[in-house]
Amino acid sequence: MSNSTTQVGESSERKPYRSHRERQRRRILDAAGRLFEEHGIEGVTAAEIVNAAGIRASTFYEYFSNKDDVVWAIVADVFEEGAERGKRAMDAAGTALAKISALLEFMADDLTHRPAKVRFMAEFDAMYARQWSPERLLSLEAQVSPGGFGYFSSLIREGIEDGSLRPELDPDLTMHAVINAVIGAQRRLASLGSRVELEYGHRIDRLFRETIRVILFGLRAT
Amino acid sequence: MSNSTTQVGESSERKPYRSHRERQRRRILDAAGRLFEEHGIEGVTAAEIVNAAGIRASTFYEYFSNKDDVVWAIVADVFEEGAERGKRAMDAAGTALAKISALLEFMADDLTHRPAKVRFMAEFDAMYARQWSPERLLSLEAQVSPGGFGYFSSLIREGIEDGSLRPELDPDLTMHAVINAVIGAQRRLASLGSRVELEYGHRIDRLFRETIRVILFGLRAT
DNA sequence: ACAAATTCGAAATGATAGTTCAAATTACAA
DNA sequence: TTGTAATTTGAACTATCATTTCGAATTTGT
Repeated sequence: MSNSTTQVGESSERKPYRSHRERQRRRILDAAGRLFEEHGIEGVTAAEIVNAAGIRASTFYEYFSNKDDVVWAIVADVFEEGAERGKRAMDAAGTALAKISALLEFMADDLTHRPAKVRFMAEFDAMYARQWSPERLLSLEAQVSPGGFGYFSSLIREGIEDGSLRPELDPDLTMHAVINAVIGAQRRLASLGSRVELEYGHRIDRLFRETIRVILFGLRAT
Repeated sequence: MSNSTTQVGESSERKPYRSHRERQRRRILDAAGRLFEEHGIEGVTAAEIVNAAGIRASTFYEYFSNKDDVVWAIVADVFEEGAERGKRAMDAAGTALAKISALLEFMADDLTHRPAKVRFMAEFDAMYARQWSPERLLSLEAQVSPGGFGYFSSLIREGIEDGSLRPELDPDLTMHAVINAVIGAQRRLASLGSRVELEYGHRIDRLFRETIRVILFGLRAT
């Protein structure tokens, strides 16, 4: 509630300037998204967003109540799009192990091809974590995956049954532990970027893929 | 260079108010550290640090050139202390696998007993990542572990030789991938805290220990 | 108790975020 | 094409915060 995300459904509502407003809104989000990716969330002022969007401050505040509001809206978009693409990647795979593998591979691709987006999410996690109300988190999550994370646990269960995964795994616990670790690794690599390459001596995607390899080894039945 | 960290060595320098200055410095760092842990780095103003330290703003700027300077100094302390304790934990263990296991266990303990510190480091990583010059990173790292991270790779090599680790592992790559993943997982759990517990349905230390378990499975020889 | 170092007080500067509202402009339906 | 409702603008305004300045007062080590 009190959210600023677009109302879907109700296509028959005919608020007069609806489509115009949505275009403007997107204009602002796109401009802000580009700036955030380049300079980091903290490195961008409201005035810069306003300029980049080609509007005046007073207009900006017609659409968003502040900078954070913009950040949240972008996060919702990124979430939604990520969930969608992730799901598609998993659908292509057959067995449970293959699905899990495909999901992790999808995350590796994201790190390779859209590091700035991943870095943005990392910054968001760290900075906004303490402002997340549980409701806000749940509403975001629900919006993204109606089944929740339960789907992932069932994957492990499935994998144990078909003999591709270690039988002693605790489906719920393991899947969540793995997802958290993989997201954590991915975002850390994205935010530290070249610093971590310097420190560790390997390209970040190489490091990430090795992480995946070790984890899959840890899940796979012997 | 241009660093604000304490000059060590040269114990014969007899700057008159040296010990007093160090006490004051520590006073400020302690006050700031407590505030950062409670409210997050962004949630603390310079004025609040000044008040908590019981001094005036003008005095504060005698010791630090700005808030970031304070943050960096605290990070250096946390690094140093963490490295020290981590080393001690590993020394107690015998085999390579046991050492690695002890290191990961040490990180789990940190997450359990000092989540606020870990959260602080997570926030730092995300916010200051793009301001890290490679020199600054290397100097911090050198200060912390003179051997660098090379020590960790040699651990894997050792484990392969004594047959406790998978022989096909690439020592350098694997160790760095694992360290990154574990730090990433630990910090993400610390920064999301109760949010992730709500989402995943498990306590964060439980999730973290499961992560470790899977990773160790992935490293261990069959 | 003296000189040097440190702290204080208090005011000033300069960014930045956010707000407000009357006037001008624009979009759309009839 | 036009009337009107919605939107945008301009410009001024408030508030918060970081940081600086410097002479006076205080504290420290010897």
